[in-house]
Amino acid sequence: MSADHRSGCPINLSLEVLGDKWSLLIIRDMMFGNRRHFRALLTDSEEGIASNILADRLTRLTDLGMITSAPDPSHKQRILLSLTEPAIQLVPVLAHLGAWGRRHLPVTRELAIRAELLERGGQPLWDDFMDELRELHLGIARPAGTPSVLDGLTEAYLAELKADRGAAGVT
Amino acid sequence: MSADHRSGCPINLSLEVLGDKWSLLIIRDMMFGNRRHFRALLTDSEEGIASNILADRLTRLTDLGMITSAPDPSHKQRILLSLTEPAIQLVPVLAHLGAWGRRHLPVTRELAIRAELLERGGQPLWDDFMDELRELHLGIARPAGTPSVLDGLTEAYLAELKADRGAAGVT
DNA sequence: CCGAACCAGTTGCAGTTCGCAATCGGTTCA
DNA sequence: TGAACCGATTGCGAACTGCAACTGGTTCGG
Repeated sequence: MSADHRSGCPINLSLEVLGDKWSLLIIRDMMFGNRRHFRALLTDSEEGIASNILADRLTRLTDLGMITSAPDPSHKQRILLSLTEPAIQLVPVLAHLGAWGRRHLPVTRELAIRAELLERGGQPLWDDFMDELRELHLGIARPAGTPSVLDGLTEAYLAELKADRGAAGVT
Repeated sequence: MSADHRSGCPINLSLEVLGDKWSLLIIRDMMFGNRRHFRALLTDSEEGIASNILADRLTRLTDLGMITSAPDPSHKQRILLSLTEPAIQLVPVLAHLGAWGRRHLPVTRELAIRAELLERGGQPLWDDFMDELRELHLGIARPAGTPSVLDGLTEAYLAELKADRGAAGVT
């Protein structure tokens, strides 16, 4: 045993870990944006997280066992962040949450395409994606021949971005 | 258009609605505990929400279109709270979130049984449950003959409670 | 018909967290 | 060698949180 929880309800405990405005966004960016260190999360953040809050959440998520950090061999001062297995298993939660938001909230088209593909792919796609994340973050090789889900999502996003800029007229 | 959002990402927008420690717990209690007015949510809350925070979240969730309130015909001063269709469609999200918490966090056995049943039942059970919620909260009759998912979950919870007390010895 | 319990909140207050901007000391790159 | 980059830290005002007491009205039991 460890901490003082408000209750032993699974949903409550999940919210104690993830129930704030930033933690899931950080995990989302590590998952779908493949951002693996502090600066990448800070400056490429769509929502503009502050550096102190990012630092706080990273240590918090590390303490909770959702991410791990290790020195990056290529850059001496860079720290490589990785998702742990529990965090990788959030893929279905994020997929459903994205699907729900896409259906009921004023999403931007180019930012919604990934949620749409993820919803359409369903559990089989999520499984492939989790295998890919295990390879990227845990070093566990995935079955040969499976195409990259991350590449597919990213390509669709970029295509949507281009189409959108084309339709609207670039500045 | 309406408000100033941090970004148009579906996950971000969902978190702007649900990304705090209490909103989803209130929806959970309305869904699975069938609590339909202020006092019920306040005093039967497993986690002990404060009255001012409950009041704040209820108006907030109402403004966001997640719940509606109406005078209760039986009790003149009582206000009946109902989930809206978007809130009802959170069932899969809550099911996955509960399943994840059950797998990775120190849940209590009697509070985990509902998450377990919900996970085992999968999408078909969630569909039945959403139909039942539409009947309870929106007044839309569900297909005849379908058994109550809510009753099933509640019975399993109570049975687990009893078994637990039996095993541990009642005080 | 009267008092107790119940109803949905509100108020005041202290402590914590949030978001922002500036900054830090060290590292890498040109 | 100097500029850019690295993961943070600090200071500050504003916003949010949690707690306890309280309000004005309603219902229920005897």
